[in-house]
Amino acid sequence: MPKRRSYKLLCPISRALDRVGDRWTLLILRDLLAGPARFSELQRGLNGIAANLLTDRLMTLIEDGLVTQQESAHRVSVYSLTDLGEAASNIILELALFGARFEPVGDVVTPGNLRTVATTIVAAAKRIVTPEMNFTASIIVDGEAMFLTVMNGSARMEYRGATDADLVFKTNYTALLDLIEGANSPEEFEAKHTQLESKSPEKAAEFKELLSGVARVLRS
Amino acid sequence: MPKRRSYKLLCPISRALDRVGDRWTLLILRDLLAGPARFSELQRGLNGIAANLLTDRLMTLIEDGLVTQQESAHRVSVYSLTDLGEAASNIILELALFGARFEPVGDVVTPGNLRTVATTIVAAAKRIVTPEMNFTASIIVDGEAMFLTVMNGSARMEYRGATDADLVFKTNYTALLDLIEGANSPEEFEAKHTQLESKSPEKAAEFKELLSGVARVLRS
DNA sequence: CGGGATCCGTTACGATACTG
DNA sequence: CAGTATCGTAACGGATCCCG
Repeated sequence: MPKRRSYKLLCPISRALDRVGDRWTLLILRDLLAGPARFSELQRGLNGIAANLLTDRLMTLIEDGLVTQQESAHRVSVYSLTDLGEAASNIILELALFGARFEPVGDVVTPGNLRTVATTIVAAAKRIVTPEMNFTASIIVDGEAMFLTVMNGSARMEYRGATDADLVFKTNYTALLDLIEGANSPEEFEAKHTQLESKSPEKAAEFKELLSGVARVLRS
Repeated sequence: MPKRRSYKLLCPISRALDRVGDRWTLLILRDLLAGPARFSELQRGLNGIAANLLTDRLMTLIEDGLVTQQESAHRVSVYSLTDLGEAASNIILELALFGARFEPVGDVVTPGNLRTVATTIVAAAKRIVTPEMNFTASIIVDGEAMFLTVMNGSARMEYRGATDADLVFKTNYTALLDLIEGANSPEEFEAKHTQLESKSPEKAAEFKELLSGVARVLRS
């Protein structure tokens, strides 16, 4: 049972940080934004977090009502965001936009799974989707599948496969990160590392537009 | 010289947290959003922060280019946000909106100055200002003065007095916090704790509209 | 007195090892 | 696989001192 440290200030910003201000907490929420996850999956994505800290943070998040734990078959726990936890997504989004202003340093490691980049993409996408855009995309990166839904001016990403998407987009992880981080222009990215299949040219065009918009947002 | 702890993850969200994720850092930025401040002023507002931690955080923020330190007369240092530091305001705003979802706990202390409530008000105000609103307000709370500028669909708050405002609004701290925290309805607040002087009834009406809008946003 | 620096006890973090 | 237990290290937090 983790002991609580609080700023004890009568101020909503302090209250928010009392819930999500601890080290790793916002990164855990970030990864859960891409859909429910198991303990080991979170640990892999958060490259380097100690198991006891992850336990600590998850318990606190559950206590505060941001996360729920479901025991599924074979005694495996699955953690997912509550509505309250989802409400933290705007914080994550602003952190992504702010962090994009800084150069990546050399001494970094690529995350252990796609959750972080999924959340970053959808965060940026939310800024530029128009009500006219309407498609679903199956994004497959080195075998990992994500499912993107764009409709009614909103964008949502889930960490799962799908067979009924409007289009299938295949690429590899480093190329996708380069796009996010700005090492590749959207055109270079598209030309070199992309495999896009769609029955509808219009939806393919919408998807490309979204992707270059994402890159633009993350560089502004 | 503080040693740096980094998540070392190739992800903009992690990079953001490497800059502003340490304890107290976002609260320092929050207070600086209300205008330049001296060391002791920050320490008073951040009720309870140790001097060495404040030094630590300020030095790191300066290193990262979010804050500048100006030596003014009599060797007093004044800290202010750079443009990059200002860019963190959206993060603060979202934290305020998220934190407003939680009940204030009993064991809290009121901040040592008005900076935190100033930032919270303007954060909420940004969400609801319309391009038609246009006024400046001198807000005086228990002797402390803030200056609010609303124009072109934006809202800005400075922590200073002014003589040329369109209207002068006087109240007391606890009543203002009650409004923010939801203990008072806007109507109760206005009836009981307010003193509003303005030569222009239209601008006074705009101000009241803004204030009740702020309360609404913080409760949504 | 304001702006720190130094010291030191306490708490949290982080790595590894271990258990059901 | 999903955590617990242990333990060294680093950060926090309170106090005191220092210097202009």
